[in-house]
Amino acid sequence: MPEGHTIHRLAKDLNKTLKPGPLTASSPQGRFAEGAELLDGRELNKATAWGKHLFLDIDGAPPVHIHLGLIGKFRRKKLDAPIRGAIRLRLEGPERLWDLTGPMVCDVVDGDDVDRITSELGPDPLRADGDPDEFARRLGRRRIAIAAALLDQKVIAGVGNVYRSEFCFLMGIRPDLPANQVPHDVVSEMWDLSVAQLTQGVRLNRITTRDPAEVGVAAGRISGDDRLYVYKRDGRPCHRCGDEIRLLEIGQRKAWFCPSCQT
DNA sequence: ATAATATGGTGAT
DNA sequence: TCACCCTATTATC
Repeated sequence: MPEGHTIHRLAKDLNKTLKPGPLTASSPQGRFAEGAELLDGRELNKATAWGKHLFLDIDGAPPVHIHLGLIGKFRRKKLDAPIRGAIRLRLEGPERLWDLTGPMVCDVVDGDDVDRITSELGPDPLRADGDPDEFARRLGRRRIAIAAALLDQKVIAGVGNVYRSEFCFLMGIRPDLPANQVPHDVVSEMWDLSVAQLTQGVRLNRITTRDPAEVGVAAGRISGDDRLYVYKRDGRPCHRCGDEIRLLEIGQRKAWFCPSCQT
């Protein structure tokens, strides 16, 4: 489930449920045992998200860098939840605990590492310092397909495979259009779109790109196949025009689009 | 029981 | 371009 919205929502929820008070940290699976030991009994200062990266600032301990990758999950559970599955890190707070499974990265790092990792990222539409002009500059330099550029975390941090197809649909451009040929006004709108969409993603804790008014329901009440316009909908009719959604392979990942709505 | 898949990313070839 | 890493869930035999 992890695109940028997931990580920013996680940071918020961790800050809300793991403070105040000392944490109990453990690595039931064992692969983060040494790291967990450094965190155990200490207090969370702040969890922070940068794109798809999550950093834990824990008082008196080195920074923890977490990246969920494709399959990682950080699940909130009740305090009496049994140990099930390969739990890399369990953090127990005053009222809730969190179990981390399958992360691509879960490491103890240092401040320089944090700076290096974050400085290599493009602007993050969910951060106050996310700069639309920087996005336009980085996008305009690329000749690769726009859908490939949107996945590049140096171009824009936090966008993943669902958002990239949905953004191209919403902007009415084909995913294989070279990034440097995207008109300036579209680039500018695309940034605003990413801010609005990822912000909504954080609020709903899931990706819902469709306009509820178009579906005919109240905001946040969209369900099932109605949430997205094109993602994973190849062979099915476009929600807007009824034409058949198509599938392309762009940048070693699948990208979906409507041949009529995106020209 | 085994395979395929998943909203991600790296490093070798 | 490919192999690979991490894990859970669903699909197929």
